[in-house]
Amino acid sequence: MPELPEVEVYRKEAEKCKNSGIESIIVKDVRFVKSSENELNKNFKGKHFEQVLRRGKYLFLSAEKGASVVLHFGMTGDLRYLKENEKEPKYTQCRFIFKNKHSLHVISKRKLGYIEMTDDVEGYIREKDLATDALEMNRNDFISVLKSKKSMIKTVLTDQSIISGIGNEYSDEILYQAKVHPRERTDRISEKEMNKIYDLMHEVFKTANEKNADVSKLPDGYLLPVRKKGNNCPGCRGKLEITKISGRTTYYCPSCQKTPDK
DNA sequence: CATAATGTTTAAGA
DNA sequence: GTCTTAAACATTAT
Repeated sequence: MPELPEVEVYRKEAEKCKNSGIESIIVKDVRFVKSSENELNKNFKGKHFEQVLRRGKYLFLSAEKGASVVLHFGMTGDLRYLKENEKEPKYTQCRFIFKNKHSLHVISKRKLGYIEMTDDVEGYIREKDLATDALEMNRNDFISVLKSKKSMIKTVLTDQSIISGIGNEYSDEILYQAKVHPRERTDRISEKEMNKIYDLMHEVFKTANEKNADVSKLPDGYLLPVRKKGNNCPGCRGKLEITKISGRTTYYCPSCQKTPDK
């Protein structure tokens, strides 16, 4: 699930543990947690997280003057701040226990994400080549970066080194709303359409954030609530098409989203 | 049982 | 250097 709106929900969850003393850290699966349990305890025990930052699909929890925890969620991830009496979720991979006996559970079913540490969040972001967050990017930068590319629009939107936060599902939604075919090459998209995509990127994420990333609560006319095999376009009621773009399953409406001619 | 699934990285070829 | 495709990672759900 984790794309920008889901990670934004995790950010809010992490905010709850801010300023509470860290008592200990338990690593459940060393393949998911790249830093050792010892190392984590050495760096964070006795401290507290004073800043939580989301950048695209990444989350950074920073302790007072020192190290930060990096959370990346992969395809299946979750973050929950639970009370002492609440039972541990099934796929908790790492657990931060606080003085108030609450725990922050980093959950991952498929373990495609990871937890690690960094002393320098800005440097980490540079190393990972993480672009500006989709909600932070200004219009001019967006337009000029699209103009500098020639690949399919969906591929560009989901490239985290170009814009960060957009994943497979939300790129489908943004392009569906903008009525642009996901396979359209960026060098064939007019500036007017680029502006429309920019506006919808904000609109869609703003709406999804208001609904706390609950896809079923998105307004009528959205693609994501019906993004399933055999369903129809909420607009024209025609059948949705499914295809693969950069190896990712893509849903679109062949009649509402203009087909690029080959 | 085979297949696909929200993400990223890496390799290889055009 | 740019772009595309495929495969790999680990595990669950259908």
